[in-house]
Amino acid sequence: MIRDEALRLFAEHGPDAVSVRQIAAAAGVSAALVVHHFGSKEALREVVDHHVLETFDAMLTEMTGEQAPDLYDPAATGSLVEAVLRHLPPDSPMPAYLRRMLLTDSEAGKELFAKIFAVSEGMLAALSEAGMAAPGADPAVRAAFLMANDLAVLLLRDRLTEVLGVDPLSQEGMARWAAEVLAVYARGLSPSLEVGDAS
Amino acid sequence: MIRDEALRLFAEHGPDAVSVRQIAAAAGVSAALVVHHFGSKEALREVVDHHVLETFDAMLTEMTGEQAPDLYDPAATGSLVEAVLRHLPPDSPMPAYLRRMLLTDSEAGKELFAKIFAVSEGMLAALSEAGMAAPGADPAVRAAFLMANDLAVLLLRDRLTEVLGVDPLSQEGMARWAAEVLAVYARGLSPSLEVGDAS
DNA sequence: CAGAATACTAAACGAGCGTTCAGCTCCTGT
DNA sequence: ACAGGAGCTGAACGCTCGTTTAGTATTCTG
Repeated sequence: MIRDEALRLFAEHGPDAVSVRQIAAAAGVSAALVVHHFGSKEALREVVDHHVLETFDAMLTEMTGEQAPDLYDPAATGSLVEAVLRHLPPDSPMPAYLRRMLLTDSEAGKELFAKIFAVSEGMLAALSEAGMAAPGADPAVRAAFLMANDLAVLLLRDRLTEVLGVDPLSQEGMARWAAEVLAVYARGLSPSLEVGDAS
Repeated sequence: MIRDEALRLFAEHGPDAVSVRQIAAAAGVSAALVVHHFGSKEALREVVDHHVLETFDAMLTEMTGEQAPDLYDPAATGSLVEAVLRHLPPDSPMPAYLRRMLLTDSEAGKELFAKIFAVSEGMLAALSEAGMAAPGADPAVRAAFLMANDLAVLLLRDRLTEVLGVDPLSQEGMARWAAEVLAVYARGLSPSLEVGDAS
């Protein structure tokens, strides 16, 4: 499928660094056919964007059950990134493509981010209602903070792999990362179990 | 200066999206001179990378005094991003360029990230020695987590501005953001001041 | 003041880009 | 059987890119 090869190449190199001829070669067709089918390279990019967004939406609705407040589970940390990755084959181009969408100033990226933010807000609200977390003085910012922390692992994956010596999105990496995140979310950075003065 | 115009344009649009002719026009010279001066566009990019890295290093060494453990200060949060931004004019292209360096797979970006990670590790160690934080079960990962949280605001700045309605790197945005971050770092997400069971 | 280096430019080159075009299969409906 | 359209292609077009070249001012040096 032309679209899937485009998705793969776009995810790996970025749309601007991939030529129509490369996509055509990867899909085993001519460059002219790619354009004939989608109208233009830009239109193909929009089709891929839309496809990724749809797939993500499907995963999200499928996960809203499983994603329910088991925040303090060792397996499911309330990390959306972790949950999404578990639903994808290890060689899927989706994470890299989603990463690009989040970092690029496109309409689709904006939509994706807003969606994730809504999930984050919903999770915090549910957690709060269950008495497992406080919404904080500024719930929107707290939800954004939790979301940003979660996404950071995806955005900085390669860099973190370099300095930690382990891919934070691998099995082992996620376990180590989640342990620290949960510890901080449970007790903060405090050295003791007692919370000292905070004024 | 040609280099400064290149820095500005690279930061705004990314090196690949900026042509030598654009840089030349912005600097008020011919395209040929740009190449003659730096050898090639790629070499110019390396000069800019090096310049940014040097500037960042200078800021870092200047800040290591001021950056000392005043983590729980309302002004200086232990946020490196915040501290760097305070040392820069509001229209500086540096933050955007640093953001690109962190997100791109270049040697300079790798170096930059390693440097920031070292600072983060150092800060956590200092905080720990001062009894203000625990190094956690996995100090490297904890330092990486704190760093990632900090950087996320820079990486997702535009997106967060969209959903929050306020630039998280503006005066007001930083205050709101820092308040929540400090609250979580101090007490975790717990709804009460008492830490419940955590097993 | 001569002469060489330096700063700089306009013009052109070759390559790669997205896209267009004319035409070639090859399946389908009548 | 055979028109007709869909699927598909190689070649070409116009454009922009980074870079090269040949040459002109300008400035430094003896």
